[in-house]
Amino acid sequence: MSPVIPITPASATNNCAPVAAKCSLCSFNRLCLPQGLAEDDVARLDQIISRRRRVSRDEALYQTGDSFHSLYAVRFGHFKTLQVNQRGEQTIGGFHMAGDLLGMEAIGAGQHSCNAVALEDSEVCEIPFSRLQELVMQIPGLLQQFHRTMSREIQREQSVMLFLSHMRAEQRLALFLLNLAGRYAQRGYSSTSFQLRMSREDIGGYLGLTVESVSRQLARLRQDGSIVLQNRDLRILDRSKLEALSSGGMAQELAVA
Amino acid sequence: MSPVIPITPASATNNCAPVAAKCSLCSFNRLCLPQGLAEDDVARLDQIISRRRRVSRDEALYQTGDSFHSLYAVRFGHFKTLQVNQRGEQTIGGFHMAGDLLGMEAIGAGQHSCNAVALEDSEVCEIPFSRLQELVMQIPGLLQQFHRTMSREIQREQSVMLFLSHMRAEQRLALFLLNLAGRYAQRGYSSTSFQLRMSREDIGGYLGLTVESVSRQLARLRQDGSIVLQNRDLRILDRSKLEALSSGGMAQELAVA
DNA sequence: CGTCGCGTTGAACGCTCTCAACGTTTGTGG
DNA sequence: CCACAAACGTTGAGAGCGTTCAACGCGACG
Repeated sequence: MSPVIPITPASATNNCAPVAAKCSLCSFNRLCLPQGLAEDDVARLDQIISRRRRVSRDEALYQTGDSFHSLYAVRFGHFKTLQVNQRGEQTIGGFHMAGDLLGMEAIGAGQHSCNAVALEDSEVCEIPFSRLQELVMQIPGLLQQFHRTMSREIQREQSVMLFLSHMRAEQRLALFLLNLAGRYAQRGYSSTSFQLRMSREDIGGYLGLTVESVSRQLARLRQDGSIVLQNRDLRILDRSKLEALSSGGMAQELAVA
Repeated sequence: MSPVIPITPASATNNCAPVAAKCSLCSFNRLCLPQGLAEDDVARLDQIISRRRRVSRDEALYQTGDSFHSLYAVRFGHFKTLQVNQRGEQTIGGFHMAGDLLGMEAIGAGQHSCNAVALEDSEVCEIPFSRLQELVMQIPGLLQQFHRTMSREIQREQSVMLFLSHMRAEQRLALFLLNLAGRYAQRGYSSTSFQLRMSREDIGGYLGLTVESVSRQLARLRQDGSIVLQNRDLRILDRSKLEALSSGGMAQELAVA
């Protein structure tokens, strides 16, 4: 299955151009803040979005220590969020795609506690937080949606903690691929065939593994016929096998028992 | 240093008694939702808190799958939040003490995605979420404080992901103890001498280690004179040594270089 | 053609887990 | 008050998994 709506080139917009993004026209609005809002409320949300901002590959949308003033909704493209420790190792907090909201971790401290870096040329909608906060006080549905979004981010991170704690490398990889597949499905893309936008090193940083381990585990998945993978082009051949692996083979054992 | 205010026995209140908790009288209000609010706004917050609720040791405040209707502010005592996987292993998402807010992970899905269990006899203030949502639309400071609280939870979980990804067992333990110490300091308790309210197994579940590893690492910290530990009574003897360990000994190496 | 970034593969090491035994503390019922 | 059991915590020995270190292949790019 191909994208429901082809991605607009937006070639006419400069970097950081003060062009208002139109939520109402955005194909991902049902995954984003406007979800469930009435038409005119969406229009009011449109108005506070100061601008779109282009972020080219490997460029940082924001960095640790930057003072916080805006949230960012991914319009197209992909991002990673990461923290760097003393040794220079990157812990990837997550990978983010169209409709995802970035920057929520910074509200509490008033400054960002991680870096958000584009994995490819991407574009975001900049949402000034002070204006958003005014608006949510006037639009109950928006308030609700914003809270749901933050809550889901908390839950997402909890699920990351889950595999970082107790899962084998093989499970982590299987779960990672299934997670990506599900998110592409939500967005109307193919859930069986897509490109990995991040490097093996990024995957390792996310899963708590080294590049070598990632590479080896992917090789195993390839060998047992679960996936086809050439460079970054992935095709999932046997979803159920991945699901079995992701639950640590317990599904099989339980089925036998 | 001892508690700023002795904990009230609350012996007159039954379990789940519909007694209004008074935020204005609570010694932890500056760590909780009322932070920064005007006096009369605190009073309005007081009014929506339907009741205090007693939770005895090992009892669940809520469980995975329970439908979401309230947040809970810890009044006194300690809680752990945990997820259980197929193998029955517990991944502890965090330990929570007075002033901490529980249940935020459930807003998005409308049902809880983890269990909250009391580590000792504890008490929480129940905050019906629908009423809170009404109130934050009337009190900007409360809205702001609520958002800060959710944001800090996101940030806290990111820092957990950090040590689950790349840290050695020794670093995790050191960081864990320092974190606890800091939180007790915030609450006016001693930061050098306190009780571990959770079992070694719980610590392991939080740090992504087995009980045996936790026990061994604690033994090492004892041997090198960083801490004194008898059963669950902890005394931190050498904070700077713990700090050096928590940064993976990099602090020393960098100092030498 | 040479370099650089990225990914893969191999071999050996080491940290943590697993399995097992034992000691200690706590709680319970006689 | 003691006996006993159960839960909790500690310690030891060995194995396994992922890491570390190293080499190599491949494609992009100048």
